[in-house]
Amino acid sequence: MKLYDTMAREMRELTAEDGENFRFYCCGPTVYGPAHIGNFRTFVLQDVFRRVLQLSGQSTQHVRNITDVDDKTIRDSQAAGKSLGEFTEAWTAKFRVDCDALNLLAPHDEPSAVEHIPQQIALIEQLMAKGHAYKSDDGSVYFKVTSFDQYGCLSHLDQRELRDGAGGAAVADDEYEKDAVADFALWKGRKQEDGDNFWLSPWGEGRPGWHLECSAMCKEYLGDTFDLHSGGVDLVFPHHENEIAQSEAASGETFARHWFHITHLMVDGGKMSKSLGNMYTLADLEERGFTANELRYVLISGHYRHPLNFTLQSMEDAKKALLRIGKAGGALRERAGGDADEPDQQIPRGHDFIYFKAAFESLLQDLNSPEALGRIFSELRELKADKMSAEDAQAALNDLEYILLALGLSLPEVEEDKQVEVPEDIRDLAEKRWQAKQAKAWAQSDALRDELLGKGWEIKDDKEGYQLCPRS
RNA sequence: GGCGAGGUCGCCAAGUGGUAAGGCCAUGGUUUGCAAAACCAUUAUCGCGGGUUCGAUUCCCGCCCUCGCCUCCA
Repeated sequence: MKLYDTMAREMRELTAEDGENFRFYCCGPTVYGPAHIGNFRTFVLQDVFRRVLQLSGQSTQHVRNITDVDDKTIRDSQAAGKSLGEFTEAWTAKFRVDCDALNLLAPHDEPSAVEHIPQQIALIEQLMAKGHAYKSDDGSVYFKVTSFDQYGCLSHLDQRELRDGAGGAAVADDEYEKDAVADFALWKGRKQEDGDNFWLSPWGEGRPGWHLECSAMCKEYLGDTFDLHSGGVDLVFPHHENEIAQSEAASGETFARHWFHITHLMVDGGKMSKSLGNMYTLADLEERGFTANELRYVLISGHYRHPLNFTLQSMEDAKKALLRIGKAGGALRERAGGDADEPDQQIPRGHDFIYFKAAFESLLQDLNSPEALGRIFSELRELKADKMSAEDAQAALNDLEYILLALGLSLPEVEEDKQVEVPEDIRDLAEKRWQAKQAKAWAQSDALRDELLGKGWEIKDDKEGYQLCPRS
């Protein structure tokens, strides 16, 4: 599988350092509220990445952390009148529910930051010992950026600019004392507003800095060097830059061998933000009658390195597109005769595609999910289910299920599977209309159909009978 | 100001040095008592101006516009 590497700025073939297991780390959510669809774009793409890697024959170890101690979690837990743990556990649970709905494979390890404070302290001690960190008067510990020559190698920012501090404005807000503006906190000395949220360290009471948790947990679960590190583009700087500095300065080894960054989701052509009221969560979309599967389709309908413009219209489009795949799959299933096996949601290690091979190849080439979708539709149209042998139809159906498994999409329920509650009076009207139709009393039949439509129910006839469904 | 992404059919969105996937919508057709559904078909010369080339949407230069990041936002 080939994937663009942010550090090298070019496409790279992915390899497992140990030749067996591809080990990778994804920066997880900060659990202080519900994750929004922008967060999920990143997690969904990482999930597709893992699925494709596994289907290509590679075994994986996927680590994704939970950030449950930082400024925001502390601030909001206090505002909610809850302990930090109580607060973050609730949001972590909610996050997992959303992940399940979105069909995200659970990471092999999902470490929490507060449960790895000792590891973080140990890392700081190493950095202190090597002269990469210093303690300030207020009990905080900072990383000395000038002590690490490669600082800035990931984000390719101009060295001088980094040392001077780019914006300038943010400097004034910093309440901690440090030598240089670019230096960042490894440990934050205890402050009044932190309340009960402090831990003991060799430098006094306080709490770990944000960047540090990932470095410490990467080391704990994946060692000094691992195969790939991933997150949203906004993490390139400073978060990932700082992780590299901390980890490599401490270990002297290459930190991550490959960097995979997912570009932001836009909403209605602009940044998603609370103030603009265009920040959607999965729950928001479900309230509007959309499913997580549809959201997943939308999130993979654009290439991960391009901004993707989310609109509610795109959710509508996704619903229709998915339905089409479902119907085409249904036709294959019918031709194959009888029910196919339930698709196994375990991702097998390796799969040979006969059908939909082109689509899978799009995924192997820099995770081109939109092209893969295009190729699925093209192939679906070329396959004439009614002209295939039952055997071929079965094989095509089988591979269709595998390519959807790679994308993590579920075949949508086709109409007849849906159990819709139909009120008595509607049922009666529909029955009367059917009788009229059978009697070829077209005028009466059509009038009844219009009446039903007026009451919000649509009738769809087929050869044997009719179906009632709520008007969409 | 620095770094980066992007401007492709009404909307969304791929791709390529040799005249542009796919989805939604629209239109026409087959089918249907009429619809619905399904199926088939049709719809773009790729922001603007130069350059390189036999040939550029794809490479180079300039310009315009949009968007993101620039110290704790996926």
